[in-house]
Amino acid sequence: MAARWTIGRAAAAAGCKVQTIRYYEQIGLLHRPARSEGNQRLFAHEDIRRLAFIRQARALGFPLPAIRDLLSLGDDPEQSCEAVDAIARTQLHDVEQRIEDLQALGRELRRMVEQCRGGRIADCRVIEVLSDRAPCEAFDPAEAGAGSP
Amino acid sequence: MAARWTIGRAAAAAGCKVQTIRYYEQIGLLHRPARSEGNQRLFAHEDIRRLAFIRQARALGFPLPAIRDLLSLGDDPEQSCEAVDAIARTQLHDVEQRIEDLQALGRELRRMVEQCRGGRIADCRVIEVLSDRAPCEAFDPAEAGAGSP
DNA sequence: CTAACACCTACAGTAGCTGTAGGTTCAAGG
DNA sequence: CCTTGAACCTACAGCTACTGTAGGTGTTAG
Repeated sequence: MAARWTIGRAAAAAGCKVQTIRYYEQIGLLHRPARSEGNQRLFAHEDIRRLAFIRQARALGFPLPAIRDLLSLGDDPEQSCEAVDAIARTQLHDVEQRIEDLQALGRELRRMVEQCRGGRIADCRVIEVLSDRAPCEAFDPAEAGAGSP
Repeated sequence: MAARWTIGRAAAAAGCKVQTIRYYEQIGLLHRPARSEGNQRLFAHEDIRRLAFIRQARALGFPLPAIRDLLSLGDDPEQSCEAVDAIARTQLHDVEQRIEDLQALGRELRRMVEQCRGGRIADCRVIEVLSDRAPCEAFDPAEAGAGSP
């Protein structure tokens, strides 16, 4: 007996919204499932597995185009997994880059809030830091953007 | 003599696109600047300072609503900077949280790619990890989502 | 049989820009 | 003075990955 899932149960199992599933179908990540007589979607195990794969990959931050690639690679189990590996490494690299960027940001922010001594806004280090390097002092409007290439 | 900046020079000085400036004006972050006879925007120093403030804050990851608050607080230099401090601390907290999330992600991804030995896709750890925990095995569609609250 | 709920389509909105189309203004060179 | 090309103008569509809403239909428990 081939069990069939309604979209609501599929969403509950996958931990996402009903609309998200319809969206995945719309953009072609999920195949169009069977329909009931009353036109409601009926998902098979295979659809649910595919959905779970997508959600796992999303939870690891993979963008949808990468997931699309992973899915089509997964359909070809005898191929080399080099391409799969490359996608995963790209994702890892992206994540590491974003961590570095955020850490630099965090350092700046921490410096800012640590220097705040809670006085008037006129003396606030936070506002001061953000106001720093206003380009009015650095550029003359008459020549800005006309520098040597 | 009050120097006036065209939008292109303002964008070059602030390190953003011309459209971004128009967008900030449209959503009310920047005041509507003066116009030339030919209807082109002419920015004063004050506008440029405000734009630079916004860009600095954006570079530190502050969301636009927070920047809006910072700007209106900055207009009132005698007030306590408590509110400013709170916004900055919230932003710092957000950044730290995102770093933690990404680090957890990064650990998972690293485990995944390190286990890949470059064979066939059928044996690929990456695909395997992503395929894990398909809810078909955990749930029966007849009762999924009908668990106790 | 009916009430409540799940489902359907279609579309608008989120954040923060960015790109495009189709037209006007400006500054410099001839 | 005239032309050329860059820079400007408005208005709107598009990006990611969903999420929410309106207005209607299907399903199921009591």
